[in-house]
Amino acid sequence: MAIDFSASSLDVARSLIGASVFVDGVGGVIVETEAYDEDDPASHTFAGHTARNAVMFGSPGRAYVYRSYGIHWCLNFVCMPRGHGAGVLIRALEPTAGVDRMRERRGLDDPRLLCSGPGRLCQALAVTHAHNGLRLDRRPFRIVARPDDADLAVHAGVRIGISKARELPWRFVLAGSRFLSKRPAAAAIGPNRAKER
DNA sequence: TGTATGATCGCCT
DNA sequence: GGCGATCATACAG
Repeated sequence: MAIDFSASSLDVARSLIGASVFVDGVGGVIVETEAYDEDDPASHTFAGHTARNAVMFGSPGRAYVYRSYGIHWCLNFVCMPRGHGAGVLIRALEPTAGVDRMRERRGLDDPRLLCSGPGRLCQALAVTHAHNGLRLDRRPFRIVARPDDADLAVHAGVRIGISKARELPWRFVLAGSRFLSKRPAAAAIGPNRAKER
């Protein structure tokens, strides 16, 4: 079953865990995502429509790529109905295809460091500003939804690296994956949330 | 194992 | 002019 990018960013972020992304044949299984919504102080779209975030207000199912800290690129998938600015940040992959090219681009060997972070992942897949606004269902992108019978546990937690709306549990990870950018803090959802902080 | 810091650019105030 | 949806390196303990 294909991914419905016109759903909410939360639904898309959750359903992307276990799916695969490839750029020119290089990629792997998504193990970490974060949802960003228009009514979300941490989102680029919160302050309204600007030149940078224009793609996030356009059609769902496209790539939104922005420069982070002047150095790195970060890849998002645009979702939600037309006119509502929202997207999902792809934060980490488990590399499965084109691993040698990732190693060349990243300049290191350890598979756990190739795609474990939004900036690292873009360097490994050679994603840049040139990909901003491109459709996800066409070359060079290829998205493969996770199999219907996939048996995997998705955990939610707080997002990383933001200063606003820190408490929202809008980060989704493949439970127990060794390819996450950071270990989840104490489970943010579930019975034992007392131990946070 | 963890905390601090520099790099570097575009957007927004 | 300040501040990031980051990462690698340099230290301290």
